[in-house]
Amino acid sequence: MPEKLDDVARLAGVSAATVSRALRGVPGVADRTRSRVLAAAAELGYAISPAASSLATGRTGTVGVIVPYVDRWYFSRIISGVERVLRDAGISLLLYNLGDNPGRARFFAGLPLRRRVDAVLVLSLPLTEVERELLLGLDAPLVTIGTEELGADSVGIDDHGAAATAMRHLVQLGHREIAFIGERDPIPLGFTTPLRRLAAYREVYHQVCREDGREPEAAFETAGGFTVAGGERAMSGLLGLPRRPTAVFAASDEMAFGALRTLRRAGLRVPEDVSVLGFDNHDLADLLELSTVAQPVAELGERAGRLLLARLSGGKIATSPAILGTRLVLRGSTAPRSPR
Amino acid sequence: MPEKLDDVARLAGVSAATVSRALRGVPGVADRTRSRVLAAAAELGYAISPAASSLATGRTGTVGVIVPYVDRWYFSRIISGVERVLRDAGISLLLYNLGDNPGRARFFAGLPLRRRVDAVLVLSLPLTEVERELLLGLDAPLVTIGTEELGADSVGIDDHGAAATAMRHLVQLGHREIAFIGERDPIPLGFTTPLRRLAAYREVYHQVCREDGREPEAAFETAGGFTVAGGERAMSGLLGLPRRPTAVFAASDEMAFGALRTLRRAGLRVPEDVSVLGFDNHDLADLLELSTVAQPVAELGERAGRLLLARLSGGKIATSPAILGTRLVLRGSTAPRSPR
DNA sequence: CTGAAAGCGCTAACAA
DNA sequence: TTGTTAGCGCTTTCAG
Repeated sequence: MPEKLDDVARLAGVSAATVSRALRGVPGVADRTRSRVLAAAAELGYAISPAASSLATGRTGTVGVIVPYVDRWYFSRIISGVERVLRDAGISLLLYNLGDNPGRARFFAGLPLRRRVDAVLVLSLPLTEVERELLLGLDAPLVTIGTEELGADSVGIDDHGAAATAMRHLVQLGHREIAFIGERDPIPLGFTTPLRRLAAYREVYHQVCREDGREPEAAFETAGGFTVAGGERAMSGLLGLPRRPTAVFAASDEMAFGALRTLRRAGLRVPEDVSVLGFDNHDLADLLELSTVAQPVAELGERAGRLLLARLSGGKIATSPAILGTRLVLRGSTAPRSPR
Repeated sequence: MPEKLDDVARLAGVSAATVSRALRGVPGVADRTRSRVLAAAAELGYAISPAASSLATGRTGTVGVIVPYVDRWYFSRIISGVERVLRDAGISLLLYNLGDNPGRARFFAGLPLRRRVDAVLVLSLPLTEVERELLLGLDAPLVTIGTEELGADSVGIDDHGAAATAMRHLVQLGHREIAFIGERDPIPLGFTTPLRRLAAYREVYHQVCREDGREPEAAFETAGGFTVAGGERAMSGLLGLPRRPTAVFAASDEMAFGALRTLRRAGLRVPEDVSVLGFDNHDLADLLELSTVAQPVAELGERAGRLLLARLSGGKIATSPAILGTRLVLRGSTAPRSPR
């Protein structure tokens, strides 16, 4: 394993420089020489030292991926997607999980990926101005998923539009009292996705209220922390309200799952008593008969991966955000509002 | 950003060697000197070049994690666990997803982590002898989760014991016709975990059959591919059998979820008509009222992470596998066998 | 098309 | 305690 370039050079009867050129496939090496070198390298089981190469070239063959969570469905799917395309291109993936706010602060203070990566991908994490500058200061291409940042390519979905479509579906079913389970300020890691979905909820719900000539119920906007447990709690709160919603729109399937559970425990039927609509099309949404907004999660990752590769090879690419499509998936958890 | 050690040295009025020592916190630097260096480094926003450092020391500050999947609950949880402890120790995590068998072959052929990592963690992936030698040839400490390999530290659970306990629970409930949903040869990526659970199933089930003086039903051993869809299919097959099981033990919760779904669609009640028992204690098992065997997934990852750190700092540690505890979690999907 | 030589930025002896 | 001097293994001019 401690083979070096010179060993290969000696065996092939050429200079180290030629071996380097041959191994990297750069033009300007005679075919015969190249194959001789390749044979020698294979014979020795030679593999290049990334550190030395990186020191000499400044490139690392590695991309840094910054995530707020790795063990949530949405994030693990995306990571899987980018990993696949990077791997196919021979790029390694360095994973950085922020963890929590102190962890995030530590990350940006230490910036452990500095000089370790050729490009950076940030998942669903709106950056502060300082953070963005720090990342751009790495002078490596920056790509984001789910957010848009100055100086970065981005891929995402139309959160607002998708959420509005979902809400309109509920309205068409006759629902007027619609609650929202999502997230409000202060937002854990600064996510804006929930806010965009909340905004769409509000627009549609408030419009309905205007039509009905009544005040929107502020307590219908609840926080579920994007977890099953949070969704459960939020739904419990809603059930305690004097005026109960007949439909609930959750900003993630996990929270919708929690809502389903609370409803079942409370002896309420879905969708007869309450309609529930989620967001994501989680693997288990189908199993739980949850109507939801499907977003192409793995594809977001792949798309971002390809963007990274394009930037790495210096490709001049469209800088406008790539917006992937979503679609409403109707299952058994939504139905026309039943007369009270 | 293009600061180098010498810049710091100049500013602090010392030599590069001293800066190097001070920055790494090695002993043998006067306190005053050290703080002067630190101040200079901070002023310049200096950060070490990992490539250069790595070239000089042979260490990379990075651990490679090899996984068969990243977007499955079990794996993403484990990754999250190791990542947390490595991060706290300032170690970066290079993620390698094998993908499929060709991907696996490519990985071991190219061995992209060669010279990129100081240690390697392998998740639930029994290695061929060749693969093991390749990995050990990296001469970096090797740790595995869920398998045991010569020359590697390992952490895992007692699959066989846990599965046997689960099976005995079903027997105690009066079940005699118990089916298994898991995996049989040929195994996708060579997993042995399913086999250990299968073996436990067989022991208990065959014992029951002996007691009853009848032949075990071979068709009760089904393959579910560790996915929800696979579990659904397996359960469908079981329902088509002339002699139907009254209880089903699935080697993973995901497969159990699929089984639940098939049963519900077939109009059968759980647990009245069929008991279902899973394995993992997936986040959603609670929601679906699934009885299951809980294993400390995140802790497996953390434990492995700590093992890696210990090996990296040259600690001589117990080489025997660390076995973490499991426990049966009884929910609503298992009940005494009802008279037919 | 190929080789020689000079780094890339840091660390590790060895001296002082 | 600090500085000097060689590398670590590869890439990249620049000659040839």
